[in-house]
Amino acid sequence: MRIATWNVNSVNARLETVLAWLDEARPDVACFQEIKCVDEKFPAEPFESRGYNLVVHGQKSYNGVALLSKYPLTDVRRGLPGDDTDEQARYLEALVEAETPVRVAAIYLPNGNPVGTEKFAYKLRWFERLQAHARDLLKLEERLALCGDYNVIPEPVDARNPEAWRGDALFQPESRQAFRALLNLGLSDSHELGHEPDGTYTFWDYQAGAWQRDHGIRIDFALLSPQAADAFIGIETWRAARDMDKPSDHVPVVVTLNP
DNA sequence: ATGGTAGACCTTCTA
Repeated sequence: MRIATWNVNSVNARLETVLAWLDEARPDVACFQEIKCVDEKFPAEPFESRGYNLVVHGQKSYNGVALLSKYPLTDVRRGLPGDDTDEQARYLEALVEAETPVRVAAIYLPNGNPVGTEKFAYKLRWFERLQAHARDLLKLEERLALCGDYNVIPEPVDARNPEAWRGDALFQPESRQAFRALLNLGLSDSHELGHEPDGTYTFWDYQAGAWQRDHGIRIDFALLSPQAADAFIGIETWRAARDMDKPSDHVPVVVTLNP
């Protein structure tokens, strides 16, 4: 059972790149973030013809998340509980009906820049809602994978140049504490379970030659419940995807659980 | 040096 997470930065602009990677990696489940389109404009056909079931939670121009699965998807939840006025499409959850079912969420946490504005306050409120919902999900005591772009650099080791991120919302103490509090509910970062080396990054900015200089950060994670962590086999961070034609600024992360 | 790029979409916002 292989579960991928990838911020694709527009599924329509990136369609050929996304399909090329999907045909190579062939995950059973994929979580996409930043599809940047409404549900009706999601290019469903090429994914369905590859055998994927599809649920989409889209939005015009910005954000948007999707779940693909070779297994049936049930118990779908669109949007994060806790604020009925929140119109940003950043959370999608479903139960993957595999041999052993696993609940999977596609998460696109707010960026939060610039610090000191409503955007940063929204990020922290969103984090609190995610923590409350994760607490509820963990009570189910089932396999759970909370996958996505968390827009947080957890530790200095997760950035090539931590100094450059000192004033950024992704590296604020409040952001890092909120992420740590989420883990402390009892979730495991699959990066740690897999003992990936330092310098394993998942994002390089398009600007200023960040990729060429390897000025990356690790901000895309698959967080696992105890039941999922017990089934953990491995993690692959697809660094090579950053060198594809028309790359996303993020690369896919794939977690393997035993069947 | 406050630069640089990418996407949606229409002039500027988001990242």
